[in-house]
Amino acid sequence: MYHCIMKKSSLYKGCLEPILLRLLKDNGRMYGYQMTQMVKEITKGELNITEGALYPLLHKMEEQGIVETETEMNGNRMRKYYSLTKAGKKQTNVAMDEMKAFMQSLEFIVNPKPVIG
Amino acid sequence: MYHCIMKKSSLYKGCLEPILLRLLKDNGRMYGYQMTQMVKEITKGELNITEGALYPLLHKMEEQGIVETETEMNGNRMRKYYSLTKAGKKQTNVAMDEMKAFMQSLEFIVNPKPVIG
DNA sequence: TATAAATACATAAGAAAATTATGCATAATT
DNA sequence: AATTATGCATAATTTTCTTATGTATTTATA
Repeated sequence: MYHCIMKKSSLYKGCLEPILLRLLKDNGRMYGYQMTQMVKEITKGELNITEGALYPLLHKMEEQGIVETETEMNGNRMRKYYSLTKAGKKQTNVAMDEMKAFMQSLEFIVNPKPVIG
Repeated sequence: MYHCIMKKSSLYKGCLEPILLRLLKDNGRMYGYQMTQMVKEITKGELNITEGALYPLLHKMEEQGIVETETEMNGNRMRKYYSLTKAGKKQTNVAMDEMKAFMQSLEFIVNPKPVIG
């Protein structure tokens, strides 16, 4: 019997860009497929980034100057490597602050501190 | 100078329903406006639920039998109270498990444990 | 006391951000 | 030989918000 807690994978709607920024900040230079695999691994299969969400977002981020790309050949197969630009690094810091605030807010709601008194 | 960390409030896309479920689980019976105020308070102004998101979602949840309503008059002003149905309570448990898994996944990504070795 | 802000609901139009489906191609596995 | 994994891309659709608008009562403020 296959077990998967998160059927509703849409919880991370809106968090994808900060997730990618974080990956790139930590790992320096990554290609798209690699990002999906790393997220799957880190989250033990919980978060599965779909290609239809990933690639258009990466393209948008490139247009906006947040990331820059280098295409390399791995044997006969192409890999398009993404890395943060200077502006992208700045924005990553902002995004991480936002994420932390957001996660704390979720924490407050999902695990409310009982009022003692 | 006004200070607000989370300019990008769209981070919680997809998390609104579980948030409402949690509120109703904890507080038993609430009306819409009350939910917005409570979330604002709990999150110290971080999460501001818009009415355009809230009311249609509540209506959908009622249609789906997750919540049921009672309308009461407070003076001359109407309040529509929402509470979890039996099915709603079941679903809340599922949603909370999903939320916890999701939050842990975010934690793994945003605060990765350094590999020691 | 007039005006604004807060309380309380509702809905429509539009935007944002996913999912799902499809397509192409190579490499590895069964 | 056929399937799965790797690796990219995009179009159509759906989900889920934001923004704007509308109505109405109560409270606070200038």
